[in-house]
Amino acid sequence: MKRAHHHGTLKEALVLSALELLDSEGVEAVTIRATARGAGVSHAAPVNHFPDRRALLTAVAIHCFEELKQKVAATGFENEPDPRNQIIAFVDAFHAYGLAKPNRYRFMWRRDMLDETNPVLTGMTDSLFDLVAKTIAKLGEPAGVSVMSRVVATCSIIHGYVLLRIDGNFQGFSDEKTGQPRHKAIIDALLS
Amino acid sequence: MKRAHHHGTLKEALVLSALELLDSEGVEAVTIRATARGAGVSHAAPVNHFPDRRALLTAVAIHCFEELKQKVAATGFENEPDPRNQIIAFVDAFHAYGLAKPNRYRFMWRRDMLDETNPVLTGMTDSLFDLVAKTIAKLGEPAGVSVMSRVVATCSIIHGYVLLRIDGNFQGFSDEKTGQPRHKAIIDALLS
DNA sequence: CCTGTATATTGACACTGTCAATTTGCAATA
DNA sequence: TATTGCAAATTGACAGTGTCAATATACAGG
Repeated sequence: MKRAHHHGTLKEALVLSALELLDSEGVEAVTIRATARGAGVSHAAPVNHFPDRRALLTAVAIHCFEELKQKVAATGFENEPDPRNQIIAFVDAFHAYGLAKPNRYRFMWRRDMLDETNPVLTGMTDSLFDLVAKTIAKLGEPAGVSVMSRVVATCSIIHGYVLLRIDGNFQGFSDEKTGQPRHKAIIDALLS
Repeated sequence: MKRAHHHGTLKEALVLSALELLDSEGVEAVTIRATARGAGVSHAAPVNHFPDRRALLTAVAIHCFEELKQKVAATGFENEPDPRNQIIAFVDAFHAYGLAKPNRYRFMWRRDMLDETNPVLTGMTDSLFDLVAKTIAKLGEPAGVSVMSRVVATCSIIHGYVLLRIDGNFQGFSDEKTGQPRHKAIIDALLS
């Protein structure tokens, strides 16, 4: 049964088409027209589901955050009793996702490209942040450094490390060539 | 004396025009044609100085890195004897530059938009990295964490913190509202 | 069966990067 | 000085983009 109109699941098909473009050619290639071509519809069909390119990209980012959240859960984060190991598992998931899908990871934090007023999107980033905050809080307050500062430091170091590593900024380092990441070492350095 | 052709200093004029567009409307607005308009020349004039948009953006990024490097030097980084205070001064310069010129800071690390083979550009990022590495090395090697991992951790935390703060990801925090940054606290947390 | 509404199509507009062909100005050389 | 050559800037064109308006289609509810 072919249906010339009323695709039925065009919204999901557009997100999948956009993800293909994102993975293969980067976010610049995710244009409305190219996404529509990939889904086999006309160049103006997406407007019914996404009012503009930003809305399309926001839907793609939400998809990516769902993936990443699932990857964090898959590490057994919940069952790990030691907060330090929890954080390391958290970075592990981020790092693995970033290396496996670099274009997705790079893109999903590009707030300048996304609709920051979208409650689903902000809800996902907030919940990820809260996960870190609650874990760090379990460590208690060490001398001279507030818990909140430690949370900020942890979020900064995770995001900065993964981004810099994806972009190849650490390629000149000896043990980076082996592909062996050093996120355990930098978390040890921070949460000694 | 008006010169219809042979502008003379068009290359510099184009970079300045591009910086204006970057500051006011973001990197997306830095198009070849808009930059040419700002410099008062025809839309194809820039091709003689920059073969494509990437080359123009790379020249803009080099300008920004020179600014940032100068800001680091202006903190009295060289004369500070304590390595920890040197790092804090370093973050101070980054943070101040990032808040003063958010679009420039966000843009200058966007390697996907720049010509990574440009030796001037890579030279500037390398020298900034070396500055951190040499400072951290002066701290000696603490128990369980290699110097190199500490360098990676420091670069990650600096870049991640400034980026997350520029993008307003820490706005919900109590002492962030005051505008008082916490980079001293996070560096203390890392280099305790 | 008819009508309304959501969905998709076609067509158009202004904008972009980039290329080719052309014109202009300056400088060095005969 | 005159000419020749080169660098710089011009105009014009092309395909591709986001976005809007007008149109056609298909399905659901009365």
